[in-house]
Amino acid sequence: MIQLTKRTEYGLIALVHMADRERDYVSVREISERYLIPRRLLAEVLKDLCHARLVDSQRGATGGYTLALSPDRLALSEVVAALEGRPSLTSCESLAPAQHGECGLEPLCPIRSPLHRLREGLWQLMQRTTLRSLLKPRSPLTGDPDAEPAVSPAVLTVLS
Amino acid sequence: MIQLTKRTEYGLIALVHMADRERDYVSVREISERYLIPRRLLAEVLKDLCHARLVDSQRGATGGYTLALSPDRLALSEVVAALEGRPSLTSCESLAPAQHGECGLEPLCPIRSPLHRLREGLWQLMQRTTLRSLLKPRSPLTGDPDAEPAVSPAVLTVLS
DNA sequence: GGAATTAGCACCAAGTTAGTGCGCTTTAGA
DNA sequence: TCTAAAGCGCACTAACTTGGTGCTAATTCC
Repeated sequence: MIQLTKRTEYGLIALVHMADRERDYVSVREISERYLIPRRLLAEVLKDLCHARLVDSQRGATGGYTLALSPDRLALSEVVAALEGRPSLTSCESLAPAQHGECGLEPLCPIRSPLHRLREGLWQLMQRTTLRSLLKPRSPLTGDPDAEPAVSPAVLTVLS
Repeated sequence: MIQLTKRTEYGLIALVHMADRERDYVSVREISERYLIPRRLLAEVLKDLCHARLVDSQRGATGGYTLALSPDRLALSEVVAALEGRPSLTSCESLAPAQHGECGLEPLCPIRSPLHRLREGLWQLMQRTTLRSLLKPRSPLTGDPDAEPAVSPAVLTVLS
């Protein structure tokens, strides 16, 4: 299936919210109540993002989480990688980490290499989608909302 | 998760094989034995592709399946749509088919619209990936294997 | 008629994901 | 110093999705 998990969705919502709150430490409770996200699940997600060094945590009474990187430097690909692993598109890739360079269906899995390229394209899409571009229309930080497209066209030429 | 299903993988392999066999009707058995794919499952897949009008079927003793379209006209997106539905990326999209234009998390699902754009980008990628480009290196039909890139860069500018 | 094929449907098993329980540690503030 | 609020960590359950199978037609060639 080609779909982000709930965990990733929740993580992105939380990251956008944290970006709005600038450098404050914001609690899991605040986010979960605001967006009606199960609190314990969101806590797991933010913990993982913390392990991946995308957010910083502060324990204790007034603790919470805050962005570890500027929204300009935080790519969607990093969030996805942290919360669901780097996508593999085909199953053989995830099982056979480039041994012969072939999957179980010996010399003739005819779709492998072009699909690999497609995956790379998707990955580039995600690498070029920054947290900044996710919050563009509403962020007080952005002077010109339309100055920066969510995905830069130029990069995608690597696909060819 | 961002990954094609086995069904889609099997379907693509079968389509590539059928492209090689030109206009012959090729049986499920032949493909399943050649690529070691479970026969009954492949049969289900090809049945679905037939319903989607991507292949034609012939019943009876010497029956089988054959491509209904030229490999140049058969896009990866159609295969994916037929076998696993058009991808939605976020869960709310698949549940709320554009009513208010909002998901359950009322006015403030902050990630919806930019992610929507990303999905469109992915979809364009798949629309531009033809069956022809999947069989390029081995197809006897293609004079110049490198003449046509798997994904045309130009199209992707629509993303911006 | 018999063998090989697609068609259709229901079903099962395994894996993944969403979500929860529970107890611990850390910290600010009364 | 106590307490409440927060993060930390792990295990666990329930629901859903996916991969795969069984069985029984209907069709067509020899």
